[in-house]
Amino acid sequence: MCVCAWISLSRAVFVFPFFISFRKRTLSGAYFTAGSYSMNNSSVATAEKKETALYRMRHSLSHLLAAAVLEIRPDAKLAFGLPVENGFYYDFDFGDTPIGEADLTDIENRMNALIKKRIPFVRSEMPLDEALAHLEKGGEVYKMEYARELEEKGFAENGNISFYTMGDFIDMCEGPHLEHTGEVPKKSFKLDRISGSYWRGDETRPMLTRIYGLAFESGAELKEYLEMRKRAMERDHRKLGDELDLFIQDPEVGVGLPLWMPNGTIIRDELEKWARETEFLGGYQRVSTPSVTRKELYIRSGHVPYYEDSMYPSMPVDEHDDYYLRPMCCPHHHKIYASRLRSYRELPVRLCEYGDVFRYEKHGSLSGLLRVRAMCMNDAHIYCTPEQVEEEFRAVIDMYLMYYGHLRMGNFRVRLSLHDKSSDKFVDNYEEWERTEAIVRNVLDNLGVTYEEESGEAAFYGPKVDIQVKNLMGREETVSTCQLDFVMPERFDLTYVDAQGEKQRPFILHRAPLSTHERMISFLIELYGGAFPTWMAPEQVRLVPVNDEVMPYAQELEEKLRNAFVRAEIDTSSESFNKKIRNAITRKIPNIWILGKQEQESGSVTWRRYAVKEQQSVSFDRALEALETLRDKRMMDNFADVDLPL
RNA sequence: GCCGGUGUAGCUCAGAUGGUAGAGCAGCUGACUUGUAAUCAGCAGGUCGGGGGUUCGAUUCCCUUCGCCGGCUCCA
Repeated sequence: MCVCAWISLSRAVFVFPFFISFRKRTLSGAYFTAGSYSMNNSSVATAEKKETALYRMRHSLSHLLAAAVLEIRPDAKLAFGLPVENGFYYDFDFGDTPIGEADLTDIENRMNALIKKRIPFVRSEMPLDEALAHLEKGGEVYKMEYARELEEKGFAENGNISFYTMGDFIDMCEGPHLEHTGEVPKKSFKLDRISGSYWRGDETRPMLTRIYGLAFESGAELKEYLEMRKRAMERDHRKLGDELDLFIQDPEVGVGLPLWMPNGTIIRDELEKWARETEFLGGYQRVSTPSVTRKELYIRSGHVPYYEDSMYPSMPVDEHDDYYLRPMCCPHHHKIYASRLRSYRELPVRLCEYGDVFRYEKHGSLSGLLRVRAMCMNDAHIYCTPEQVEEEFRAVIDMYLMYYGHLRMGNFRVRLSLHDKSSDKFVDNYEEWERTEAIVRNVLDNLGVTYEEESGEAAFYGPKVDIQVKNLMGREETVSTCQLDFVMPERFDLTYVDAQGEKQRPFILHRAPLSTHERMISFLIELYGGAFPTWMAPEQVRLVPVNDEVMPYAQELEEKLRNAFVRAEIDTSSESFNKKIRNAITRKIPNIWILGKQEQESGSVTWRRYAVKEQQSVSFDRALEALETLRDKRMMDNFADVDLPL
């Protein structure tokens, strides 16, 4: 089976030629993005950016914000204020009297007044006890906590804590800052929104009020960013999902439980079909397993207790049995593997399933299709020998890159997600963590993939490689994941018999390259702006007759298309011709075939694509053939650089 | 779950400092039969998210609850 898989994978390369060129780009370490900006304003700027002028300006603006806030709310306590990707923020504790968005204009005006005064930023240092005394005088409990921590961890410079003074405002801060407030360019910043934020990001600590501001090097750039953000809203998958009848959500069904409309279901089906073919070529075997399962299984797997918080509460079925909606398919697949004795000769065993899974996400984190409570996952588990792990992992990553390349999802980064010793979210087995993390790191290094390591991001049962994608709003989510599991083989007593007749433990890879339908399609909708390639499009061809005279011709073609399994519709409305064209375009249908007297007489169609302006007249037979090629080769004809295969 | 915002016809939005609401698009009907992004006319659509309170009277004020949006936490 192993040899067979090799052949299959090289065939996969042949079938999807884009794979090779994409791989090269990735191997060179390029991190290419679709847009010039990301809209994320939550991630903290990295260390190497600290020296830039923009960083200093944003950092100084956060001080200006704090100073202005203290003018109207002298009792507010300061927490952290930092530069972020598109601006800055500052966290405050306003006690029992919250601040609202109506206050932002006032604060912004006060900041501008401070800017006009060209107040210098002056750095000073104090020993810890002096610093604490100073902070205590101002009631700055958060800063005091942090000052003590800096001292304990030895981060205080020469045992001193640094402060920056700007006029009457003094803040414990490591800098760097502008020389003076006047260096902030005119109209280059804007207070954006207010949100909550836990102190130190810990939900057991106080909820603070965070004020976000946008800031750029010039007023023009700020304006450009705001316009870009407005344009991006037009591509929001929730808006397009509604307009294109892809999916709905209904409070009576339940939040986070999307209902896929006929159009959206076609997109799911097409992805699923592609996955089936790819997995067949990759030597996978399909299985089907149930969505509800006894608690016992999840105790064995460790989902209870490690994952219980993210699961729907259990259902008591009778006095002895509790059932759960499954949050993952893995335990079921493990049971299939364990159902009989396995020989090393049949490894790797690759079991795949597009499986429905259910996770009880916190209400506030739900968002369109991006974060839901019921989802369908492109799941699979690969059971292999230790010797096969690297090769299998490599094949999985290759499959990811093929999918991403083909779908033109370029805006991603690879994250090596490691455990965190200080957290109880992970299975306690230091040696195995070290060992498996080294294996995964090695695979990535050998592939030449550029990646970033992050601890505390692993699955509870092992390290993983995640593909992180940012959506339009700059929200980054894990789309695909590949996990190396050293825990479940033990828990499920999974074995295989080796060449010596000895029982051995296999490794398990968990992988989901196409993510869940929900998350993957939410990204695709936004990436394509709702304009899908012919192979995925709910309606592949819109037949537009110029007048009723050609309706019989249109009906003849529609029937031929239907018999060729093409999703085509005739526009039979009594609208004007212009309106029919417009309707087809606003529905983002990839192909419009115009039928008039000329076309009828010559047995042809005039082909107008969504992606390109130029149109051409071709015989129906040729057009159908080209359409089938578009479909069967899954060509990305929603991009203008893809020509019709005529 | 927490913080801030928001909720008027299927969609996008008007509106009145408390006297039960309008437009465009979509829908339906009719006329028009059109060659590349909106033909014309008519009709129909809402107990102004739900519940409670204040009031002679609430969509408008207050409370509460639900949904949605942006964050935080969490995560595919």
